[in-house]
This record gives sequence, structure tokens and C-alpha cells, in this order.
Amino acid sequence: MAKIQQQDGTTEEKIFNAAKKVFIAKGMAGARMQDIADEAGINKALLHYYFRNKEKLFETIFIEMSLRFLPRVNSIFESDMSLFEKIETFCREYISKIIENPFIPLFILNEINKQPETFLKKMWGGKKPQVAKLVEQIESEIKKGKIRKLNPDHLLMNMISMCIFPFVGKPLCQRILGLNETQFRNLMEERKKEVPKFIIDSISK
Amino acid sequence: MAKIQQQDGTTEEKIFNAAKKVFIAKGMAGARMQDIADEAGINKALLHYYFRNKEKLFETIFIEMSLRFLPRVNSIFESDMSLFEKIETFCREYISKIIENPFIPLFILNEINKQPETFLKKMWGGKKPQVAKLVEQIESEIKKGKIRKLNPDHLLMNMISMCIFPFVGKPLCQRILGLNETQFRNLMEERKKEVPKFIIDSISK
DNA sequence: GTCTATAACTCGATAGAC
DNA sequence: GTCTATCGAGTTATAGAC
Repeated sequence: MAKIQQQDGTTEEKIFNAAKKVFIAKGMAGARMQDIADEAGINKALLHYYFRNKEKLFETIFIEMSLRFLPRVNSIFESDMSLFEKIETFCREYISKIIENPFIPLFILNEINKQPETFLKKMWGGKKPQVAKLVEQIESEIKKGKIRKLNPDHLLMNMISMCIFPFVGKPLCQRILGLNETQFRNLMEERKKEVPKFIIDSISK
Repeated sequence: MAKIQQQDGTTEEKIFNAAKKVFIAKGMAGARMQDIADEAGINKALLHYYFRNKEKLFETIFIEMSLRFLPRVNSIFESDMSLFEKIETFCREYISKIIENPFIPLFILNEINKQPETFLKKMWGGKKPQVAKLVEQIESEIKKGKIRKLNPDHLLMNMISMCIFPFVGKPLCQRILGLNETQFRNLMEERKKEVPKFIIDSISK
């Protein structure tokens, strides 16, 4: 049952990729060093040679994943695009990224919840997403009468929720809506355009 | 650091409540029988006396939580309310329920993802939420020209996402939006009305 | 760098006194 | 029913040969 994968690349890369896979599937507590060694097709002792212990290995993986899921967000939110362009760009790019890595959001959210103080500092290297400019932009559009009055916090929360949740709750969504893998995948592709449309239809006057 | 709580009720209830707390905080794999015993203020051996082993104890907790989060959904979706009433009722009741138990959704989603086959059958006692009637209703409203054309799957997904995600991603949302506990709590209260409004504004013609 | 063997330790589970 | 003591399996981590 356990697939032993002989991967390409250096031993360190093999370990890294194997660890990523196993940690995502089982979480920090559920993952076993033996599982990771098997997945990488190497010996358990080598894990300790390259990464001193389980915690260090996990931290390396966790930080890499966090970084991969954020930098682009800031560049969108702080750019000179119009509000609607930002909404469209964010949804399209973020959903695309998650389609490629569908299990990372739940993994990150879960580990953050178990170690809030530790991880919130580590991820993003201490920087957090800059939403101030986007919030100003929303308030400005409201004053200009382009969009209806609403709390920017709700707008942001709604956007993030609709982009991320279907993946975090994938098994549940599939079961409730009766979708097989292909149907789910197609629906997620559609959401790149459907979610921004849904938002803009709601806030436009 | 470890709070030993002397709870009220029978020993079985003490164990049940302690286990709920510890499993929610650490998950099945991360929880220790010793943690649960400490939390309940009793001895480890007693856990095995009342619940045969860790797995049985976990299953009991998991099923109880799943059941608490679903039955009312069916009764809303299958009722004779209008579409807009159903949307308003679902959001209001579901968000209220999660405010009272903010950590349960992440707990359930996480364990389902680690054991999809096992748990999807157990929760809801084999029954799944009945959305057929709601979907028909949406399609009917589209034909009547009351709401704009859209895929009912997206509408349902959006609604569920906006109700659940802010809690699943609470630490993240708080950090991004810069909210303390009180502010977060107030925002969630607002969402009981804001989310249905956001949806209805989007789909109304 | 990579392996085998094993030490050191954690944790679920049981035995048996009260 | 509840406790103390302990076993035994499974895991992380290390020692040491190659």
C-alpha cells in the first residue's frame, strides 16, 4: 500500500518533497519519520543527517508553503489597478494557485490553529498582507457612489472565503453537491470568473 | 501550564467534555490520553474503563459534533420558505451556531480530510444534506426572471463558504484585518445579516 | 553520505489492589 | 468505580560501520 517513490534530484530535495507530501496528508502530529523516509526512498537516519529533527524538518516545509501562498497577494493589493480589476485578478490568480496545490490551505490553517503564536510570526517573515490601500480604495468608491455602502472587512472576508473554502471543505462540498473529481475540478475552473462576478454584481450600484 | 479542570457531572460526562476540548485543540493524532485525563481531573485508566480505547472515544466525540452541525440544515433546505427566506435563515442560524462553537468546523474538516472514506459515512448517519429541493427552487426563480442566471452549485458554495470560512481561518483573518477578539466577534455578529444581504444583492435582478 | 542497529523515550493499554 | 504500577508497541533520535 505504501508507495515508495524514487524521486529525482538531490537527496535533500527528495526528502523535502517527500516530507511535504506526508506532512500535508497527515499533519505534524500524524506524520511519521518512517513514512517520510519510505516516501523519499531513503533511510530514516538520513532525515536526521539533513534536517536535525522532526520539528526542524516540519518548520522548513511549513515556512516554504506559507511563503509560496502570499507574496503575490501584496503586489496585487498594493498595485495601481482599479478596485474591480484587483478583485478579478486576486480571485483568478489565487484560485489558480490553489487548484495547483489544493491541500495546502487546509494544512496551513490547521497548523496555525494548533500553534497560533509560533506560526503567525514565522510565516511571511513577520510581514503581513497590506490591505490598507485596498480598504481606502473601497471606501473611496463608496463615497464616489460607484459601489454600495458596505464594511470593507466583510467584502475582503467574503472574497477570501469564496476563493479558499471550497478547497478546504472539498470532501464536504463534493458530497453535498454530488460531484465527482472531474466535476469538482471544472467547477473550480469556473470559479475564477464566477466569484469575481458574484462579488461585483453584489457591490455595484 | 496544563489546566486541570474539575468539572461537574458524572465521570463519563467529565471525560466526554475533556476529550472534546482536547481533540478539538490537537486533533485525533495530536491528542494524548494523558491530556484528556488531566483535563477531566481523573486518571488515565478510567478513560479505558468508560470508553474502550482512544479510537472509540474519538469516534463518539466526532459523531456527536457532526450531528450537532447538521440536522437543522435539512429542515431549512426542505422547508416551504421562499428562496430568499431560506438564504437568510440558513446564514443566520448557521453563523449563530458556529459563533457558539467556533472551533468545530475546522476540527471536522480536518479529520474528514485525513479519513474521508471512514468519516463521511459516519457523520449524518449515512444521510446527506438534501439540496435537491433548494436547487430546483433556484432554477425556478431563474426561469421566472426573479434572479439572474447562475449555476446553483456556485450559489450554494458561496453561501457555505462565507458562513464557515471566517471561523476556519480565524487567526489569519484577524491578522490580515487587524482585529482583536471583540472586533472579530462583532464582525461575526454582523455577518448574520451581511452575508445574506451580500448574496441577495448579487443574484437579484 | 548512506546504511544498520539500537538506545532512549512516549504513549496507549492492561493488571490488580482497594 | 477509581487508583497505582507497569508492560509492550511504536517512534524519534543517535552511534558507529562502511
